[in-house]
Amino acid sequence: MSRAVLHIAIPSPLRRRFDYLAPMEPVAPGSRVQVSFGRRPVVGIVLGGAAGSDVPLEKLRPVEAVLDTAPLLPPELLELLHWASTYYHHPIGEVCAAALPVALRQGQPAQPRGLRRYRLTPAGTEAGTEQLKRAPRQAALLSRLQRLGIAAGPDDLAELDGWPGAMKRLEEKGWVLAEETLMLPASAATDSAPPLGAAQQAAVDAVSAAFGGYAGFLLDGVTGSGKTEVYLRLIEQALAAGRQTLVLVPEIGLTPQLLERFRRRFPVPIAVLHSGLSDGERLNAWLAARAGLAPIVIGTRSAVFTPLPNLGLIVVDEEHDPSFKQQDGFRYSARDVAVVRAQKAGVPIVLGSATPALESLANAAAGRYTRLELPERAGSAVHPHMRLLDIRHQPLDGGISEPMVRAMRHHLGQGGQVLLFLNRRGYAPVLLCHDCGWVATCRRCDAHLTYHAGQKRIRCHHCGTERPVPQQCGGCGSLDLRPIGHGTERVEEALRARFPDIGVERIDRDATRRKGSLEAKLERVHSGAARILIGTQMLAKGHHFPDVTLVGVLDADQGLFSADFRAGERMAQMILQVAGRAGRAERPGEVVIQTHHPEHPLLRLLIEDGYGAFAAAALVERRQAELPPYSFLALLRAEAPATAVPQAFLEEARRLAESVGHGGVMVLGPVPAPMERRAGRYRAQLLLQAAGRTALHRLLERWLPLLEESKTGRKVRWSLDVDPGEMF
DNA sequence: AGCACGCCGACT
DNA sequence: GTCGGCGTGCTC
Repeated sequence: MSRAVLHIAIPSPLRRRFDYLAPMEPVAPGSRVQVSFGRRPVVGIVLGGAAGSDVPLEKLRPVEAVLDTAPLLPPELLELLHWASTYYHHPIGEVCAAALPVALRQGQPAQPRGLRRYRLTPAGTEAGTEQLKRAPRQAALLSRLQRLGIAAGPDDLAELDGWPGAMKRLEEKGWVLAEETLMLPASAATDSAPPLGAAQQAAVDAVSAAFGGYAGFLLDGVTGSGKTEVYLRLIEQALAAGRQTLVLVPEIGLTPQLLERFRRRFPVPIAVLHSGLSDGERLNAWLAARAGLAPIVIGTRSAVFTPLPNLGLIVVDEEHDPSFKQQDGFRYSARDVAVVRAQKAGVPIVLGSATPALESLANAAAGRYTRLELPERAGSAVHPHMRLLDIRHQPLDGGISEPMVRAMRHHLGQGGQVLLFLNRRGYAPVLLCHDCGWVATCRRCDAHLTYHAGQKRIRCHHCGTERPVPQQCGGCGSLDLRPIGHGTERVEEALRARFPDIGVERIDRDATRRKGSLEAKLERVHSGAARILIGTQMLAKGHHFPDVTLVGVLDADQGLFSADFRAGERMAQMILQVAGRAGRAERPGEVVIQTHHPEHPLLRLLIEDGYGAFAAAALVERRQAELPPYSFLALLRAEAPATAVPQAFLEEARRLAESVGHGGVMVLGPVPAPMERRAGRYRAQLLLQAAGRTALHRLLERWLPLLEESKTGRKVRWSLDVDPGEMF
């Protein structure tokens, strides 16, 4: 059969594929082609071929160049992308683009770029840092190279200030050899596998027995229960079978510590894919994965679309983490796509978490996943003791109550460290005029400006606008402007005043903006130079503080009464995640949670009976409210510079939904988004709620083409979010 | 989304 | 007289 026409995915928001005249030579699906689209050149992906087209032949334009001799995307990945495009009702062209590294999206050749790597010479391996007393950068670099034990690339050294200069010096000393290489480095593995506990062994056995076919597992274990060791054992087995493992981690979860643990364990190339890479680094890692040269591929959200010819196992760590859901453009859930990928590839998938998503717990309860529990902390331990602290009527100094201060003094007195958690950056969330009540607000958002004392600026945390702190009230000219409420900066100030003899470190996005400052802060905590930590959710991920014996949650109330039905679940996960940062086996920690609602039933359940009891009760509430996982949602969002336009579009969308017939699907709204104005745009949304997935998707299928034709639709920016994560 | 076409206001 | 404002339409 002749293939006169090629179906091509074009990177554009149009929910269609486009047909082009095929060149003489055969082109396999998954190859990139250069074509003209409208008046501009674009790179498209060949989806397939046909003898003819629905479009009149005279309208077809030719493929101008074939960019790949072998298909870039293998058939099984194309099928996954097609599934994702259908499920999320997102244009196939944008879905395909999301699967490619930028370099390939731009049409560059699918060939690795030489990367400079640095290897220690025998002299360099022997050299000691004492010879470099007056060259701290060289010393730091040398010890880093010695610790890594592999040819190091720029991504391994990024956090060392001024490393290129220091490297030049080390090369001149004959301690380092630079080399161009196309291969990912393999480390010399030095760690051996520690013995497994009974529960770990059972988990490993259960998954191993499923190798070679699809099976879903929910690995549920508290922090420190040894989930990572279970992953490592399973990866070891996949390696032995010559199969690749895909490991997905949350955005902040991909820490150098985690990577080093993998590298110390496995003497194989590891392809790392995360947002911090340069285009060239990403290209190389992606190509190595695709060529089967990287037996382990570890990455964040978009790594779920990496081609893996020998895939044998998928691991999703911290599967409940919201960062697996993309929040703009192609709004997919990498965890959910990973499950579908495992099904299609016929391999087991392990979803790990100390605080599983309610969806995953429901899936396990329904028998879709096998639940594996790691009940205790590895090496015998007691859970940290948690209690609620009623702060009604309590004076607060810098957001900290007297009983909290007493608890801190007690733990500090025993030689412990203290970690305080407050999910609010800045000095104070509101700047208020004491004389007339005026508050500093953002001109582009319905939001207060947060006062940042350090930089002497006020900032909008929603659009990034900032300006100097006003000296006078914008309403009455009074000079009596007062910060209201508490952010981490203000808590830090209060702590320094209260505990003048004890080192305090603040860890949040503001305090760690400079490269290397996070590492420096962590070092001061680990060395004991600082014994009180105050921080935002940055603290909750990845890092462990063995000497912390008291964790204080300063404000548990934010999550209790949010417009978002997932806020409570998030708060519970956050509290446990922070709690898990503390203590070690022989020194269990204490967790003290300040709240104005000590009687709140879900909060009490969490504290007294643990996450399992909390989740069970939260699931009952979800069922009663007919919310996920007991219903299926899709959210149509619209925004425009004027408030009436999105509303009008969504009203029309609602009428269209009614006209196509929405049997079994409730259409709720339109309503303004919880923060209607953001970055100068007015936002509104229409919610679809269905008891079954099929009814929802049947409606979406017939509804979206109508929305695309809508005239008002072109005056707004609209997008559809299937299985929305956050409701705003 | 881009990108062009097209038809009305204040500028050298 | 023109530069440019963004409404409207189209992309195989």
